[in-house]
Amino acid sequence: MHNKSESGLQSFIERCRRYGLKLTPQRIALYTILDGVKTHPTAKEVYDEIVKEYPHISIDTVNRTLNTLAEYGFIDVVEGYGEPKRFDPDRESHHHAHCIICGTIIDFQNNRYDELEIPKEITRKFSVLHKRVVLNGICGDCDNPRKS
Amino acid sequence: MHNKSESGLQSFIERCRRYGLKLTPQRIALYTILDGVKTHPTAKEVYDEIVKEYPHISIDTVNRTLNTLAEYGFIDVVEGYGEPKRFDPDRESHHHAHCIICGTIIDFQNNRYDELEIPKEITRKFSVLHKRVVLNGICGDCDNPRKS
DNA sequence: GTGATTGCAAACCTTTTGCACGCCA
DNA sequence: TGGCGTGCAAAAGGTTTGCAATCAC
Repeated sequence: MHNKSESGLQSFIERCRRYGLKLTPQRIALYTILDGVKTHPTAKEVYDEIVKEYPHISIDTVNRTLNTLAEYGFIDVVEGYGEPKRFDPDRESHHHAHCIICGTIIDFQNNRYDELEIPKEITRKFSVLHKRVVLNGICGDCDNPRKS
Repeated sequence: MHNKSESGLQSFIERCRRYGLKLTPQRIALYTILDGVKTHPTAKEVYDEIVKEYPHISIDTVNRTLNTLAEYGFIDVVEGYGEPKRFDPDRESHHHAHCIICGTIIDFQNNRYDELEIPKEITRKFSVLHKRVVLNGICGDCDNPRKS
């Protein structure tokens, strides 16, 4: 599908130009880290990755940039249950299964879910921008009695 | 459906006994406030309500009790996007529409959503306890240009 | 009686904000 | 050059934790 390549970076650069966002090294670095990521990292996790290559960056910039990227639709903020905010660089339609024990989020695709109709009672009073099925339960690892 | 009555309180008391949870006045007060609530209050909002009738209670107790009630399945923690934790006393199956501007959550019922099948690829590695369709978009109030 | 629960205070953690400097366009 | 973006520090906000006193069972 999407490969971690210049094509991605190119379109990122173009979109930044279009939106009037300046192309700072920090933003490029952040984009590079996030491109292709299929997990749902917190700001801290992104920061820990990015300092390896860019030791001067601050956690504040990571926070601010993640918020900016989310605001402009480059990434999503994922639904959570009180733990630190998680971001999702994968903007293709997918659904989530949350483990209530360890907090892991499993992504999955499902055409039937994608095609769900929105009830008229909702469309009458609400403009839907995004739709997702969210499952909660216990993942294989946590279900396994071997692992405490 | 459910009415704010002794029957609710009775079953609350019975369940507490069954679980070995002590019936403190704070817990009763919290239960009474939450019974029948159809919104998704934060701990602070619950606290603000409860101090009116129970001026001595502390926000810590409200937080702890809400967590306990959630842990034992009396209430749910609802999905959010970084703002303070929200609780949902309504445990009947329903779905959520989140306004990305004001944060309001609109509840709605939908049989088709309730009956969604879980893909086998998920059930193989994940025990589903709860299922919800989450919509994100803009609510009527925020869509209205009159209101800023 | 005794163990769970409460209230208070402090700690903790994450996220936001103010501000001066520096860099991109 | 002008203004946005960054880094630092501080503030803010929410939630958790430790502990002694209290209360439910």
